[in-house]
Amino acid sequence: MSDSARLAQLLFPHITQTPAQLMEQVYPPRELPEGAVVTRFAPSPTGFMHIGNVFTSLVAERAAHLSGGRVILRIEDTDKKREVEGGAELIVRGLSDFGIYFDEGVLPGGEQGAYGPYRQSMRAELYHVFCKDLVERGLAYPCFCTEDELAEYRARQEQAGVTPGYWGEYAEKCRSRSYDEIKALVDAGKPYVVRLRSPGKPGGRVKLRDVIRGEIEMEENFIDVVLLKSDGIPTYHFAHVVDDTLMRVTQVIRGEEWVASAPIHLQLFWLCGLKTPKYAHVSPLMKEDGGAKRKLSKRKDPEAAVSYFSEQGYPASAVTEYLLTIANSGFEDWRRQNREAPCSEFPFSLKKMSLSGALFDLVKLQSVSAEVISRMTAEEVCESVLAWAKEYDADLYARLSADKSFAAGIFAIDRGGKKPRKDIAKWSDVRGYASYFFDDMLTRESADTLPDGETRRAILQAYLEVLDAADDKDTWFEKIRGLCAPLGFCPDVKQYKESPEQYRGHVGDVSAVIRMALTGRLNTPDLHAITALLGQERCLARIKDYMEKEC
RNA sequence: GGCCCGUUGGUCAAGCGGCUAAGACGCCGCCCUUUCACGGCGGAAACAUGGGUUCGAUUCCCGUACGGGUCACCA
Repeated sequence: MSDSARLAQLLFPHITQTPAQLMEQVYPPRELPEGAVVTRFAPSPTGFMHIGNVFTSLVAERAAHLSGGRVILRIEDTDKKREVEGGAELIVRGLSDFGIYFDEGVLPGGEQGAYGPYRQSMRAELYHVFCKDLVERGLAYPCFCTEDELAEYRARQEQAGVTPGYWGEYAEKCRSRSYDEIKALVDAGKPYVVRLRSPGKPGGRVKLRDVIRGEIEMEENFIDVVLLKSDGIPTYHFAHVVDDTLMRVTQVIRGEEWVASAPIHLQLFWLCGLKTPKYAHVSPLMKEDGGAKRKLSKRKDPEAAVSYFSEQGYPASAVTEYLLTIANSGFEDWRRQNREAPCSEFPFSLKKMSLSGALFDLVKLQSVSAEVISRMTAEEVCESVLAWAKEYDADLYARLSADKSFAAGIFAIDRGGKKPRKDIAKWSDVRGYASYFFDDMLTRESADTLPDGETRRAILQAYLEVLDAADDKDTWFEKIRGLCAPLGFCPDVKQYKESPEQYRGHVGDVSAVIRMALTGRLNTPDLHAITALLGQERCLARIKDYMEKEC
């Protein structure tokens, strides 16, 4: 038995399987149609859901499903220091709230799929199988260096101006230990990590063919990176190689921050004798900050957290739709041509993704969201508002649910037709949008564009005599027009424009006064509908109140 | 600092050797309109920079500047 075989046995006495056995017997190739792609989203359960997570997972989901393949949700919980209780559930639920559905992995209903377990903390043995193989072949070794020693090396390397890390002469100490030496250390209970014995050389080159970014040439890895931490749990690098191999992932879609470590991954695949998946590195979402661009930051930017969007009440579909416009610029054109089609029909393409990080633009999101909401039916809007308010605005919820048909009436105004309004971009806008429907929330904004008090009084006095909230729209309109002539206003805007000097104003000015009396605003949806919804008594009361206080 | 990547209007972006350099958001104006919207039309607004290559560069190459990423027993 060779030294390395004895070493492998010493380090992993409990492992009996080989990588090949695992791959043939436990995790065989998937049976999928030609061209189908398997992707995955692999977050770490830190208890914080970044909007960038939604973006990357959306991209992975689209790429897989458009090809007829599958997406996996895997939890990367190999760092207990960062892990937060319930963090995984938060992500799983968050993603499903955004309508991003996974085929297997950690799903809302629990784990599902034949290639699990899907939490890395449950996969220790699998990593050990591959690691043992590497040790056996002399490609990995235990390292007993302490943090202090490592820090010292780093200091020396920095001083010398050479690449920091465990390599070359700095790696000699543990690289060259004999079996007996190691055995003594292990028996003495000394903690160790397992490191890769990298065959790379400084100056060596590797090429990465990235689906989004094209060919990238980089320096090859020559660092003896850690494969297994001292607690026996793998680092990201090693877990990535083992998991994506075993789960039969064909395309690794991940953040751009991983490009730099791709040489490590490529080398690991190669040394393990495995086929490398395709890589697609997605650019991060950026934020404008004092004229400069930077990554959206969880600390500085409230909109980095997905909770921000639910709190504000952006429909999840609006957020994903906006994200899609960032992902593929062709989306907007497609949307204009396919107003009602579900996003899933959009021919998303990884290749068309932008290389530079896009600024996350809340103003644009508002516009997209207003568009999305304008396409909803009154019932959908009403339900969504209610669901949102129940969680985030108890007062509004109480008001709306106290009289559901009244609430439904509010959202039915100017909605559902060919020209829906777009003045609700998020559910938190609703309180401001609908406040005047409630007597105790009615306030009147100041308006110096209205006729003088005396005129306003005359208009309202006349309107009071004919007002009937039950009128149909044409009758209502004719009554408004009827108010005009006796008071010196023109009942027809076109006519007014021909000779404005003959009038004190036009029918629009008259209705502005009525609108102000009824709603306290200059800007509201269809006045007739509002009048009807408010009802005779309330309309009369509001007009009288206005005449008393403001005329 | 080393290694990668990027740079078209305020923002997202088409473009892939020859164009008056699309479109969307935002902004401004006009039209439509009972108000408010919606919609329509129009406007201001861009190829970071210096060298090449070429008959011709936004497009190809090199340098510079600026921006981003990364250099852990974190992912």
